[in-house]
Amino acid sequence: MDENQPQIRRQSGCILLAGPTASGKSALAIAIAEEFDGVIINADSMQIYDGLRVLTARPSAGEEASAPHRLYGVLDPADYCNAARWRDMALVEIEAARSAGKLPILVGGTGLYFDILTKGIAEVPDISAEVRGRLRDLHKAEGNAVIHARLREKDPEMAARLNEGDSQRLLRALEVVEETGIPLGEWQKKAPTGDLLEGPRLWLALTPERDWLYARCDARLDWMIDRGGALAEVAAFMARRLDPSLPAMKALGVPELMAVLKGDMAQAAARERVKMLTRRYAKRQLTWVRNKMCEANRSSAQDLESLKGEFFPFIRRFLLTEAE
RNA sequence: GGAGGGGUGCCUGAGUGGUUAAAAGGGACGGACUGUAAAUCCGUUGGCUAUGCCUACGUUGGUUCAAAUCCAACUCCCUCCA
Repeated sequence: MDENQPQIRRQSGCILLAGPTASGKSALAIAIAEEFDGVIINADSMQIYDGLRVLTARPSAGEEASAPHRLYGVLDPADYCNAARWRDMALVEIEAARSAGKLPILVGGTGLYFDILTKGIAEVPDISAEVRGRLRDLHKAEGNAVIHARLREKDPEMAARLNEGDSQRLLRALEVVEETGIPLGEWQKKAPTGDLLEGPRLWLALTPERDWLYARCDARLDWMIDRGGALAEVAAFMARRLDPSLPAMKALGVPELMAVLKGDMAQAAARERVKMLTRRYAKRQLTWVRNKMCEANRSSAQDLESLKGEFFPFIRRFLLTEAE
């Protein structure tokens, strides 16, 4: 709308758009990209994988074509992403957008990814397959208590910090000490990367009203199954016989729809279960936004026009300030 | 019509006289979150003028110092036989 936008913008700023699933992030991101000459960069841990466009509610091919989209479906589901890997890819894309004179718009629902980009993460060396495999096997065979006990021996500080039921973090902490000989807590203190974004950023967060969001999640899931082709998508996905422990295999709805296809679960039951799981997920995202993104401009608007009306002025002001 | 089983907190469901506001699970809600994060966990869950009180286990009445637990009637549900 304002033809002067590209000229008045220095090329260091960036927009961070967060919010729960089904809150309308993707559509808003496209609107922002169109209005302010931006590049949309995915900050969602699942939409980064190829093969589950419908179930992960990734923007449609048409939507992705309507504005530059990066890091959507770029990884094979047999591969696995993690926060640091995403960060590396995201930084490349941000840099590329900036040097092209475009506004990077980070969009996604993965709170950890935003955190790592803006607050950093400890630079811990990669864990060897040997150590990782060994500890996973141990965990599988012996359970959390043994892992926790072992961690208490090698890294009492982390062991005290972590809950005994928290298998994922327990395993991570243990593999770090076993691999490097240095406790994870030490790494966190000694090797923080700090803010990686380097530049002004504008936080935008969608915090829709709960009932509305839940109803939208429910309707979307029904749409995915009835009209979106989610079952066919999962059938194709299932044919690859991927390791169930891969992240992509844990996308909401994948285990349940696979069970339906195998005849192990009634479709109606799967539908209800995935809806419930999705609502919980949305709740966790809302918690993250509420409590960790204090600096964000928030909106509970329910439609694109209202969101634009609320956020566009912020963005304009942000870009103008930045130009000074 | 006959025989039997059963009605417990948002739901499922344990509990057969006292330490039961009532096990357990589910759901819901709240929270955490530094390399699988759509993951992985943690907490709360009858009400209050709160170290105590009130209300609660289908309804009403009874037995008892004391009942979700025993008795009676009523009511509703389920199974089987007609």
